[in-house]
Amino acid sequence: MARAATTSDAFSAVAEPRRRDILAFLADRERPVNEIVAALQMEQPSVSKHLRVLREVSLVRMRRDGRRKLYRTNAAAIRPLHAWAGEFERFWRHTLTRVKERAEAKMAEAGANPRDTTS
Amino acid sequence: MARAATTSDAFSAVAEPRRRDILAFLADRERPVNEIVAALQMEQPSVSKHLRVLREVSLVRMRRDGRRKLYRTNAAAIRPLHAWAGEFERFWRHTLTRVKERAEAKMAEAGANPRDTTS
DNA sequence: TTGACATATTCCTATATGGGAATATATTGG
DNA sequence: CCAATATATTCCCATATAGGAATATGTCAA
Repeated sequence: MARAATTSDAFSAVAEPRRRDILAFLADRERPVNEIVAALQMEQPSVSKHLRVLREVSLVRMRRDGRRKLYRTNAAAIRPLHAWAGEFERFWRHTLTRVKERAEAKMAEAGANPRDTTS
Repeated sequence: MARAATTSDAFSAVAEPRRRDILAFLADRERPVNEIVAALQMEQPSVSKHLRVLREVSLVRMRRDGRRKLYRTNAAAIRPLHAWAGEFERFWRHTLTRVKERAEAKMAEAGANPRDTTS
């Protein structure tokens, strides 16, 4: 089987950089399609296609306004993604703690290079 | 052009559900490949392939241990993802505030037309 | 209705998978 | 070196794009 459909969930939908750009652009206010096209310098059909994907996973909502369609983010849909990533927070702390300890150990050694070769 | 390579960044890498499963399994401690295979009931080659992708975007680190290879998460790499999603937090608050306000407004109106074409 | 404006959809194609099967590589013990 | 164990890689293939081009659909104004 091939890759999971981008329309399957928020994770797949935001994997596409252009869609993250669109979400960021819509973050502060709702916008008509043509503004997205102009702001992000994308082809209109391309924007419409991305918006469709975003809509299918509920990352954006749309309402008509005359001939235009105003899109806005549905931030709540990003929540699962944020929550998932957040579960790793306590491991970051562990990591940061270790990094800090290593840094201090180096400081103690004197004149250490800040490069961290941890692969 | 086709979809972005899954090896391009953390966003693409975690778009695959199986890889999220692996990350979650590795979250609390490092593990050899065969444990991942057993725990997640995946084919060994499949696990190795997913681990390769995760490694290429630095989401996991690996060290040899005799014949085995122990993998562990590099939670710091998940940070950009978490940070990105986190930028929407304040909009969630706005959204939640607006929802609350609308709800209260409706309460006040009492039995208003429930039609909300918002989609 | 007609024309203009705003979006959406369809068609086509190159590309990047992800899974299965088979095989290669690496490491340890005898 | 040989066998056994542990992982990684290669090959093949069905599939799902994402972008470009052309076209369809929808809405408003005169």
